[in-house]
Amino acid sequence: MLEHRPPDPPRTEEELLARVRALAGKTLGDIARPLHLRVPRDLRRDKGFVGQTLETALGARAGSRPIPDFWHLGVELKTLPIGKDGRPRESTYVCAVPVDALHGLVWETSHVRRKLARVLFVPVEADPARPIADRRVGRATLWSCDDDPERDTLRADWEELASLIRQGFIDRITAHRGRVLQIRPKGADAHDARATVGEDGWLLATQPRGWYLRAAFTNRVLDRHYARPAATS
DNA sequence: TATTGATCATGC
DNA sequence: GCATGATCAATA
Repeated sequence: MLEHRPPDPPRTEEELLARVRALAGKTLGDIARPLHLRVPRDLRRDKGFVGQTLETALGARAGSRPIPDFWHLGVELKTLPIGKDGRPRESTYVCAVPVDALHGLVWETSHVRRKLARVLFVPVEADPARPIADRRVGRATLWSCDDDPERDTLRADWEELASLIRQGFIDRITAHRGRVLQIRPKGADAHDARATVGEDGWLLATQPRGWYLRAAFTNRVLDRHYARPAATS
């Protein structure tokens, strides 16, 4: 291959899908090498390595900006770490919970629904026993939350959690709530703090939180995809 | 052992 | 400081 620099962003959805199909079966080492990306020994200090490598390989340019990875296509890229059992090992971060700016939001206009409008899920082997460079990329699926059979559950979870936050109960929310969508801490550490409005209406400090899709849910997304006839080849 | 809560690196 | 990319590691 003469590819020694990151590709330009894909111009069309078809181009993006063709690129991601071409990655299926390759290892992270195969993908990182021509991009001159060093593969870390473990992910403890490089937790974003897999996602960032796939972004680069596919031509995403969003970086850490709050826009979709493929802005012009309206597509968000998410890698799914797949265990030996073939199921996602981890939940999937969606976006930050606007702990102090949820007023006036409904599901239709929520950040969660917008972020999940079109997601390209790319499964990647994540057996801890396998060296990172040897982990293979699987077949991707382009998914839309509005088309998912569990979309009503997604909405119901969002509405329940958003309602609790509006009522000032954010500090009473744990990751146990929500059947498919949950809220968990998402910050530098447990001492990270942001302002919010408490039960009594006063400002108080709380941990920053994020919306996450449960691993059991993304597992069902993959199941449904692979149960279908193969996409046009 | 599945899940929750904590944590890490980087860019702007 | 906040958003991006997530996985780690203690706990239930």
